[in-house]
Amino acid sequence: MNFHKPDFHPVNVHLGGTCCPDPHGHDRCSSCAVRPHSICAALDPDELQELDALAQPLNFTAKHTLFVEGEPAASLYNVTQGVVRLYKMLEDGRRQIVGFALPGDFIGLSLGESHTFSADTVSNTGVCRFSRTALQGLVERKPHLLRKLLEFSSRELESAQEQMKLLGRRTADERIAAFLIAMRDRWAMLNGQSATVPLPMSRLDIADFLGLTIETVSRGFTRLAREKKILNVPEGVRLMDIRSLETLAAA
Amino acid sequence: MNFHKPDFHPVNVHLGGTCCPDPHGHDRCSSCAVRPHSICAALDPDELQELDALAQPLNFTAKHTLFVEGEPAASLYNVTQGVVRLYKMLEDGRRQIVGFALPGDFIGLSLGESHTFSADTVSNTGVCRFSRTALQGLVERKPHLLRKLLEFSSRELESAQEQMKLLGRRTADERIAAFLIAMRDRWAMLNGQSATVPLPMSRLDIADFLGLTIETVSRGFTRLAREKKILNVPEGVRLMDIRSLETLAAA
DNA sequence: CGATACATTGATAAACCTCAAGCTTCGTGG
DNA sequence: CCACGAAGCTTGAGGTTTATCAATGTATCG
Repeated sequence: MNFHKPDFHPVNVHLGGTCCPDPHGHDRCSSCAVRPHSICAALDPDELQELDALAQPLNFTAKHTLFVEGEPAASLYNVTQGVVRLYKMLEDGRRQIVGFALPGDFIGLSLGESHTFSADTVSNTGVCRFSRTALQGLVERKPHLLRKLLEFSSRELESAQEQMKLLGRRTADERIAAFLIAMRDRWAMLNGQSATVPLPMSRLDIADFLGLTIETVSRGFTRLAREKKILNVPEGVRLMDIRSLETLAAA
Repeated sequence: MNFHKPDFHPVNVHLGGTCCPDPHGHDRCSSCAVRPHSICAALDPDELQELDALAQPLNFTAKHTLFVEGEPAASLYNVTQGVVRLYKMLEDGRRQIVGFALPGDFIGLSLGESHTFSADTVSNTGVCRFSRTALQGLVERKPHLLRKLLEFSSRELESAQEQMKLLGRRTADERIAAFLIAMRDRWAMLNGQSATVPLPMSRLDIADFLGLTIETVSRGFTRLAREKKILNVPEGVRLMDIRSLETLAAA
């Protein structure tokens, strides 16, 4: 029924990873590389320094669990580097990845009491950790931050609904094409336009994001490569026939 | 490829429906039946009167299009009665329903420039219409409303992610059971606990919500009825074996 | 009472999943 | 430096679920 060994889907264990506090001073936020893409872009300089005091920069190796669905949401995270997968499990081990958090993405902006999904790192990852209550305090004092949070939350909602369309109504090939195009666009926002799309996540991750099996994803990549629409490169994929990929992915 | 005649999925036409302004005075909001369940529960009496001035109560018959994906979002809606389906279309006519809005639900809380999905009434429906700009003005003056909007948006996001899990990883029978349980819970919030679940939407609507075909949904209902887990009643379904339905639907 | 929309049922086909084997890649240690 | 093993990826054969096509049934409304 489509799950590949429960122990591939860590739920309560911290698989790996270490966390080492960043050595820098009180001005880290203002020099943060992902600030323009993150929620922090909404802050003016003095607010940024307030946030700086709350931010705890951390680094994790791959496969480190940040938090698990159902846990009290003590901390929220802003990804500064690497990729984090966000997922929900069914009781029998089936997994649905609900999103990949890239640099600049904020995890847990609902400010809810407990986490509604699990999160762990896909690759080596840098994050800024915030205490939920401290952040709530800041938001209390600066209600205009809520405008920005709502904006981000709405964008997330819109992309979740896009994904519902993909999962409910698209074929396997369409899903893969749509995934590649979407990843290209997201990396383009961060690194600038490029036909080479980094794919740090495994085929299994992609499968669990697209509602497919690893074999179907693999066959899809193979077919796209055979048709010269993509080219497999070390850490990702190069989009060769963007036109036809976009047609496949088309809304 | 799973679509049932494009003309069953109106995109740009207003299929039916009329809108007749409500005759009442300036105090409609405070006596609104769905206020406790809606965004308006966050308002104190004077704010409520301010909102009252902005609210335009309307009634529509079934199959009336409120707005279409991509249109500028001139108006937002609070459902007071009936059911509205929210959906996205693929170019070739495939449709994915991303949600059903029930009384108390607010449609379009993202405050974005244009609609990211289409909306039309499933049954006779009452709504409160708000001008987006007017509402933005109110929110500007009362930033604490943003807290409530964010709360609602986060809840929507969580349920969208739940639906992603359903669409990506559940079998047809599990989807149907989960749908019935979820609808029971939503009606329970409004009308109180009951094993009889109103289903004003068609089988096709349910299919397009669950990522299935109408035939698969129909067979699912028939099987559940044969196994005495549900009983088909005029405008909906009666849940007979809630235990086993919940097991089927289980996370 | 007929027409129309909606729902059910059946037969068949296709897409995708499952199971199983082989292949790559990469890191480790002899 | 090469051999080995582990993890991840690909490929193949066959099975299951769900979609598709088609026909029939049922309710509603003029």
